[in-house]
Amino acid sequence: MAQASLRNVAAEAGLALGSVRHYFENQAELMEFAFRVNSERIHLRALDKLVELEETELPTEPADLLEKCAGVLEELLPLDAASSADAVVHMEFLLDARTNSLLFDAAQDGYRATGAVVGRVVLQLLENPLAVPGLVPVDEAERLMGLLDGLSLRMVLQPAWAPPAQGQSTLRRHLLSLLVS
Amino acid sequence: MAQASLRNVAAEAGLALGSVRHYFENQAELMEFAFRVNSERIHLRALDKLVELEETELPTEPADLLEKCAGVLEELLPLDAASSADAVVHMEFLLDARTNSLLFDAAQDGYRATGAVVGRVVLQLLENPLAVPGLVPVDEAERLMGLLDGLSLRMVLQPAWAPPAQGQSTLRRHLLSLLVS
DNA sequence: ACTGTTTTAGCACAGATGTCTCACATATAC
DNA sequence: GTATATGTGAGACATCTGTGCTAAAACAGT
Repeated sequence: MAQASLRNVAAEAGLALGSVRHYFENQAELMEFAFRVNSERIHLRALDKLVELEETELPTEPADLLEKCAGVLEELLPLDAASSADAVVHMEFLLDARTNSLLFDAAQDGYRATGAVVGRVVLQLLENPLAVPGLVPVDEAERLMGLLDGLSLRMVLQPAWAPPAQGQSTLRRHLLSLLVS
Repeated sequence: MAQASLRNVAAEAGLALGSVRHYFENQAELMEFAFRVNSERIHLRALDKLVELEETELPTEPADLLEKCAGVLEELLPLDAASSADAVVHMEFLLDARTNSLLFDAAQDGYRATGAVVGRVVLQLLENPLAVPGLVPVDEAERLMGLLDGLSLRMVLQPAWAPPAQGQSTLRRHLLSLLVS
């Protein structure tokens, strides 16, 4: 991200510096735009799978229900090269958003988006008769979001220690712990 | 971190540019040093509490055991202003370490350090007769590390949505799920 | 008191970056 | 066909960055 100067962006796009500046008044505007595009791409992947899940009848078999939910949440993990690249960029933007008010608003939208996805999956899961009784949806959503964020972070920062398969199985094991065996 | 230029560092320290350069050959060296100091400070907080836990007899009461373990792991969360600042810096360094070989080695040491702390707490917990039978220590350590990383990230990036108290209670709720009620 | 080392300070250079301004080309509309 | 947006390109400027080099100052041991 430190290399994402106006000149480098222009060169990478095969444009002149002035051309890029024609579309984006500031570098800040360019950055905010890139942030939003990146965030959207990440969340749309999960959202697409989520509507699939909510449209169809939920399976009664625990293993199938779990697989269905894991399939949605998995989309939030950096499993392949493309989503991994998106995840790295997303992290850098989120850190910048802490001190950049333009990015800050974009980050808030992103938080709401993932919160909605995870929250809806948790509801689907906990409203099911197979769920462990007594679990509080809000609390479990918070725990699950924490786990997902952490797994993403680990998979991005230390892919050697946290390969995709391990992330997937950890996610599934966690979801399994929310269901009665 | 983008503001951590040699000149800014020197000014903040009340020194001249040449003085800083006398102690650090490169800026890379300065950065690596700062990274290691910061990492160490984070891990030492948890390690100190861990040796306390391992020295004393473990409580037989579930609530006390949980509190003891949570007390250690809590140290890895950004609960106060000081640890929060450390956590932000740590995150920025970790992202840089992805593409900076000097920082990369330092990051590996850090991963090992937290892995050891979390792993030892998980062992203390799962070897206890109060633990849910059938849990695999390595898997639970991985899940717990993911959760801790994610909670830290959320608490740092969106303190308004993830206040310290919520992080603490989420952590305790997770540990509670590893014990038989 | 002298000497050699450590520490501090300052200057200068090349490179990169954001931003500004102006000139040129190319569509678009009347 | 001409006038008007719209897009493209290039040069210049001030600023900040890391780094190399030099000299003054502070200090230590003898």
